[in-house]
Amino acid sequence: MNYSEFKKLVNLSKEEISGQILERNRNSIKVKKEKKVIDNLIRIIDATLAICSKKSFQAMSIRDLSAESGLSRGALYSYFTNKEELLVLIQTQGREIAYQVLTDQIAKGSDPLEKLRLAIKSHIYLSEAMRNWFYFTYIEARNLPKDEQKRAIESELQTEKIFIDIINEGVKEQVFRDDNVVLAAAVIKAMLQDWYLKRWKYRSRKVSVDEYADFVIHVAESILLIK
Amino acid sequence: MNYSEFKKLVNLSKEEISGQILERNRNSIKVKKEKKVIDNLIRIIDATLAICSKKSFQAMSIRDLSAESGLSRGALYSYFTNKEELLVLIQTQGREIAYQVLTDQIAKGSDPLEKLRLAIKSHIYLSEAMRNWFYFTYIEARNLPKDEQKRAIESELQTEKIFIDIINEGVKEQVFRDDNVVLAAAVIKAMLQDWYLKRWKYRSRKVSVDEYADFVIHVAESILLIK
DNA sequence: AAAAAAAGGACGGATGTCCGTTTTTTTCTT
DNA sequence: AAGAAAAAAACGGACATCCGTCCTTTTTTT
Repeated sequence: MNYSEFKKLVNLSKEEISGQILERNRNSIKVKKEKKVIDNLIRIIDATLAICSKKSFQAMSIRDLSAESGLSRGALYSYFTNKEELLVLIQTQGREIAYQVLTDQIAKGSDPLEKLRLAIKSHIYLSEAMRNWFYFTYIEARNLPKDEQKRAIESELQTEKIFIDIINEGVKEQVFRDDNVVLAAAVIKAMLQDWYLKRWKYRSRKVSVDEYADFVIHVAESILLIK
Repeated sequence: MNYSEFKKLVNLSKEEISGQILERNRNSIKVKKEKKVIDNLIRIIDATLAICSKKSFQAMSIRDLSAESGLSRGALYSYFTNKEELLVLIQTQGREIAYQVLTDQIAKGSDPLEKLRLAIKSHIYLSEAMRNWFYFTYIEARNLPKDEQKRAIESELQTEKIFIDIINEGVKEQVFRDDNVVLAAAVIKAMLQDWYLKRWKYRSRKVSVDEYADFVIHVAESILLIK
């Protein structure tokens, strides 16, 4: 699997994503017609991610968002009850998508090594396809309210657990070394994150997403595979 | 070298750091007595980093800073001309310290492998000793004014270049593999950053700084060393 | 007593949010 | 099918609050 195959494989329509958001937030969304809600959620989220790729969520005013999305301030407040809720809404959905896609893809692997490769590739490819979303989810997590911060942390650990489980499975089957599994998973995760946190760097160096994914797999195998 | 040896070796007194800041910002600091300036700069920076480990710099008001530092709002403005300058001041100094310590330590190594180990250890140990500072420098870089953002990017590339140079030296001496040097340096850097970006994770798992540094060295050697 | 430093009131501007009004869409009636 | 009535959605002015910064006054130090 390479990136262009991944994109065809994983169908991430904006309508579908906003549909999920609507389901999760029916009670705080005051507009009734589904089509209208989904259209406007797409505009709102696109606008938020666009603005927040340049400045922080806190620095983005509702007036900024109104200008970028083309909805009035009053209209915006029909889709969330306050600014913080908008942050929570996008973050929650971002984590959900990442988890869904990751577990879906891994399920296709039949042995630990294949699963590991799938996990690495699909995480990097997904963060490439949704770079603004991933960046936002990472960088704005600290501005979440306390209880939502806890959820973000749990999600991070959950993702890491996916890698830990794959590695442990490989240890049991004697394809991977039984050597600091938890740290191995942690540094793999760190490498995955670097792709969307430092995209400017890789882009300016003309490192393609496929090249990066292959390299991370190479590193992971160097640590894990029994010689 | 382990962490406690590093701390004795590298003498990072707050007075010294604030002294350097004073030198760099003599024209914008209105207070004349050096001792007073240094004392208060320490209080201001300590307070800023403490507050910003909990919320963003933008979310920190001058009133917050006043309360935490014990200086009045008016007094604060004797040490910087505006809030943004305070951000720039801390960031600049943070990058400076990191670069100084890193190059100082590396110079002690006599061969590429030793230099690589020294570079990894000193970066991780330094980020451990100054975790709030490193976290702040990383996370608030995006809120810098445009030209200072450029400086931050240059600094990041410069640090990475240190690793690239070490690896290239090793390639020439045929101790390291000649295989994607730039990406190797990039992922090493990503692992270094994870230590201060995700300290809560490593702490809760009781991973010590020495253990983490050794593991990163182990990974780096797995990628680089000729078998 | 003079100089230096700190204090904190005041001000203009920006922000999140509310809510009465206007516009658009849908439904109903003829 | 057309137009009126009702419902839904969007609008944007207004308000209270908070913030950065300035500047005069007070306190501390020399």
